[in-house]
Amino acid sequence: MKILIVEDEPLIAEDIAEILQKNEFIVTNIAYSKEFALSELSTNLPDMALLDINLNNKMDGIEIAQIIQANYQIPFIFITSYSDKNTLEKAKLTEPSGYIVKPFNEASLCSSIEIAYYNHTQKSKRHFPELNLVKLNANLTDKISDREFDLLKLIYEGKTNKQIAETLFISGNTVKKHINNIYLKLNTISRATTLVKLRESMSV
Amino acid sequence: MKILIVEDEPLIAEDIAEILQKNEFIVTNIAYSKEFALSELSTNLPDMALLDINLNNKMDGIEIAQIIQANYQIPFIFITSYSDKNTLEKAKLTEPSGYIVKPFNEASLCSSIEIAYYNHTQKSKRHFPELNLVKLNANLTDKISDREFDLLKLIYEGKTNKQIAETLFISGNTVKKHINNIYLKLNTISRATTLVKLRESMSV
DNA sequence: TCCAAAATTACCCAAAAGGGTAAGCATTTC
DNA sequence: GAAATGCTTACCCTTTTGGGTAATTTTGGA
Repeated sequence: MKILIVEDEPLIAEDIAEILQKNEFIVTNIAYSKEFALSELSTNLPDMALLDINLNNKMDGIEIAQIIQANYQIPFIFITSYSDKNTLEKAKLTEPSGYIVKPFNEASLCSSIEIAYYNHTQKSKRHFPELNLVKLNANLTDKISDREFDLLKLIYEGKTNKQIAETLFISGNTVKKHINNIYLKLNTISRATTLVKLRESMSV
Repeated sequence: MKILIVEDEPLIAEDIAEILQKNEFIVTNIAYSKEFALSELSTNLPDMALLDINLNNKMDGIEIAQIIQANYQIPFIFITSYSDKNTLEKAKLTEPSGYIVKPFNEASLCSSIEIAYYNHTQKSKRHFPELNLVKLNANLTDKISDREFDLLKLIYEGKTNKQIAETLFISGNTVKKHINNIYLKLNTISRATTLVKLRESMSV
């Protein structure tokens, strides 16, 4: 796993790098500033980033986190001591994959990285707009026939009636009929309310 | 915050309890066995549980985690040393709110608990159909104005144009205009595709 | 104060979605 | 074999939604 370290204190950075390399992680680079971190991200994207929250006494780490969150799909961990509440609050909002609290030891560092990476891959799985029967409430799926579920999956992906008809090789009228039945069974009145219901059923 | 400690080594348990009490946490009890932990959970539910993965050389901690996950809505943290991969793998499956890696210090223990508790409350919020700006990709929200976001939230809840108009005290024409602009900015073509995009943006 | 952006409204038109009824087949079940 | 269920299609009509243009008002800064 390729890791980028963003840390302004050379001693700590070197320390982390050494530990990581000993444990079969690859350290792509050590960035001592926000600017260098960003250029490194854009030219040589790692699998994960370790970010010191307080870079050169500014909250640059959080800014980097926001940029990663918006533009790259890699997990990041904050390196932090027991910071003040405000900073911690802002850090939390970036939804980091984990935290490493200073002082840390070899075991906790490696564990944290592995766990964070695992969590991130789990989260990424949610990306795919694949409706999973298992995830739905039983009383929702019980009512719905197999065919209707085919339709429901396509609705879930945002398809129009026309697209659904083409996908399933059935007439537009049939699509409408099925969708009508789905609404009756789920007690919804539209695609939108159906999508809301699915979202809620799945996030239990 | 009321915390239950499940740890079979009295020294460690006492150590943790002491630290917690010094930091304004309330330790409801210390459970040295699975059985006692379960009875404590059912009679005196805490706000959070700290679970040693290896209880009396068995993986009882994981079992407790599974039971908490299935029956109680409280967050739990694993207390662990660098365990073997199999155990760690199983522990991850219970989706704990965090890990505390031994040896830990006061700061890391308290940080971990606070962060884990925060994460858990965030997760719970996903139940409710509330759209959170912070959770959206920056490049999505940057484009959207405050007012448009008001509309987006209502779309997110499955409201019709009419309902939105009544909620925001604006004309149906205005609603349509705003929604049109939202589609342009998000590069979507309908409520359904917008809901899909929101879903995907939020699960990053 | 003045400009620019955002918010509001209206209007027109077209496409999409939704509700209800009816009916022909294929299957499974009793 | 009859009944029930599910899948398919068609047709009707209504409502909702979406796209585009234009114009006015509000609002927030510069």
